[in-house]
Amino acid sequence: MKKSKKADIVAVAKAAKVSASTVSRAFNHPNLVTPATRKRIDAAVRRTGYIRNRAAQTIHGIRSGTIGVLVPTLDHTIFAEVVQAFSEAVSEHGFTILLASHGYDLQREYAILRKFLEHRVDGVVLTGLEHDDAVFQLLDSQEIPCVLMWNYDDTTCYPSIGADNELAGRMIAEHVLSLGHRHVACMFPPTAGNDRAFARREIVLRTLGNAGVAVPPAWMFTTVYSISDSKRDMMALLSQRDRPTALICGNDILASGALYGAVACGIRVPSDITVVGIGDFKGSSDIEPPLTTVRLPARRIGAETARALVSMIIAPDSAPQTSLHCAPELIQRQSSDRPRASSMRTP
Amino acid sequence: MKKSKKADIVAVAKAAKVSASTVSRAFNHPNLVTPATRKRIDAAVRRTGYIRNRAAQTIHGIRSGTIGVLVPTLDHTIFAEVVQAFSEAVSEHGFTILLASHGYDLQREYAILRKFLEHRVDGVVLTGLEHDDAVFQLLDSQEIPCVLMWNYDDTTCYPSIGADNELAGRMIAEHVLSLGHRHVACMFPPTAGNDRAFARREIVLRTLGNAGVAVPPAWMFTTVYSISDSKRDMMALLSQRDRPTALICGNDILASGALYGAVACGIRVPSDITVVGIGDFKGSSDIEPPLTTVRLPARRIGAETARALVSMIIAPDSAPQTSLHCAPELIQRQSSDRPRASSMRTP
DNA sequence: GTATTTCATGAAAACATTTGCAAAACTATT
DNA sequence: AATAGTTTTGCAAATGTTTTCATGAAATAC
Repeated sequence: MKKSKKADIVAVAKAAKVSASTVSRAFNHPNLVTPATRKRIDAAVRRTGYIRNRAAQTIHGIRSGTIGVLVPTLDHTIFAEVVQAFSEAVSEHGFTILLASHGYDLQREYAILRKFLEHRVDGVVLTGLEHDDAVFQLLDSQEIPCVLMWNYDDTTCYPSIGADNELAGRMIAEHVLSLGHRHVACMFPPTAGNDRAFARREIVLRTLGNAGVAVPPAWMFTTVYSISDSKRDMMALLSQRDRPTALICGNDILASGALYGAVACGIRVPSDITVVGIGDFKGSSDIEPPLTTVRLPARRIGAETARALVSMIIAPDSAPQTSLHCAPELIQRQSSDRPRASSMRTP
Repeated sequence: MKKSKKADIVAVAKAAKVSASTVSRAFNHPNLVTPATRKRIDAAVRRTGYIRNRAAQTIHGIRSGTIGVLVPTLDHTIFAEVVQAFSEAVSEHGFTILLASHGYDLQREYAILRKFLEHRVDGVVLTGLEHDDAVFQLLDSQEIPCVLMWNYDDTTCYPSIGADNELAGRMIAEHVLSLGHRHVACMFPPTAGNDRAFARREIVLRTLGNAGVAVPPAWMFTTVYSISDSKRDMMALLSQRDRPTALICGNDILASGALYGAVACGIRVPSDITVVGIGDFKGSSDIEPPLTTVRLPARRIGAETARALVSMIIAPDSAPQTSLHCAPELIQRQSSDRPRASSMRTP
């Protein structure tokens, strides 16, 4: 029962009176070793408190069993959810995730990717489609499996698995239009380093524009991802002389804050104003009034990304992995309705 | 510019016309190598696309630069927030985190810890105080730095950094009592494998009991961590013939759902019923009405845990790290008030 | 009872790096 | 110009594992 220095494979071998090779085999090809010796080895392992050293395995070209996951931040519930689903799915195959966040800084993203590669991750997950060229070059040169998670776009050089954000934006804009709204405000997060938000905003404005609905600057908010800020901006919007009949928010967090802002101003949703979001986050279905939104299936995206990446890792020669569209879905709840005649004003 | 096979240190050495040792030194002890050769090596590194192999370093006893972080789940915003803060703080010191979740299954926790150790993490973070004995034994035998994050308790064998949950529970119960409530309902999450929730519930009931307030079984809900479920349970509570004047929820998610349930039933908060939570999650300050709660400082806990663990790793001989209490704080907002005379009934 | 096949095991090389030691190459001093 | 001192570099051993190949033992076939 000596554990003076940490036990290595030869310590185990000595304790079991076999060679190191046999111990190694007992782990990696148990069927190549006699049940009797296997038992002796098992006992020795327990006795010495031996724990295999993956670092030593990895330098033989054996997989490290780690996958690098790079997200902008975990503070947004939706990414936490994706990561959770992903992590659950890959851990079933024995992989552990190396997680890091870059805070929407594409330079940091590159640095983190390098660190991942130093750790010899078996695969990489990036969030979104937009990344520094250097990132893609690095990925190419290392020939490492990679999936772009969260967004879908079939023109990317690496498989992308996620929802089509343009579609999501169009869906929610069309919903608002179909209810008859012509006076529409928008609240979107800052778009620097965030292709998702950018795509959504563009398509929403375009869809509205195509229908002849222009969003005046005073009704166009750029609001950081935070309930407090969106509540504040909503209250500012509602205190304007002219009010829109509908507000389209870039995500459900902003929409939630807007709902609170409406309550705080004594404005009723949806009878006085329609509020919609994008995302269908946890809680969006239960907030009062329940939020009309477009569901981006986070758990499904995480799980599908896991499935795809794992198969790229363990069967690299099989059919090359392709992108997968996890379709967004309009979820119509009680926060949206037709505009009331009385609330129609000219801006 | 050959990259037929991935470049290793000797490929770089060859390209720079030096020995492998010199390349190694250029990385690890740059001052021991002439600026001129350093420059040649730099160029060779770039030319070959070399990326250092941490696995090979690690088997020399050099730190792996990874920290294992084990949480119950990332689906609860509060844990995501703690992990985010932790990850930011340790990455400044060059560490990357290995993240895994056990879903409140203490057996899985042990298995994951083993896997972390196979990867030769430099330190480990566990969530909460309660863990399988085997976990602590393993930690002991491997003599690996470890911090128990999230809860505080000065009697634990490893440093714990977090909030005192008993205190938080007592604070919120005392607040409700101090407002004059005598008819109190409770809604807590299931406590299996979750010492936080258990401690909170116990202390809340005890504090109420000491003040002569008993919670009847019909007002005692065990509700899974979900807005929908708590909304449902709240609506069930409010449809009972006898209604409490206050509801204490085990966390802010449950409290949020309860608030929505109240709105859905047309019951006003706080005039008809007081609702309070524990946690002060994102959004709790902006929900309508803003939620009275006890703040558990997640970001601070994450950052302090990082600080402590990093110092245990890079300076193991300095003063042994001790626990740190990140004190909870009563945040009084508008969801709590004195009971109205008219709403006082005998249960 | 011998020859052949199968099977379990061990020895040694390989993996990518670091490091102690010694040799070589410079500087400075006389 | 020779010596001593210092700095820079390379060689070789070491790290913990896997794997190829070889060896010897047991099992099967004749």
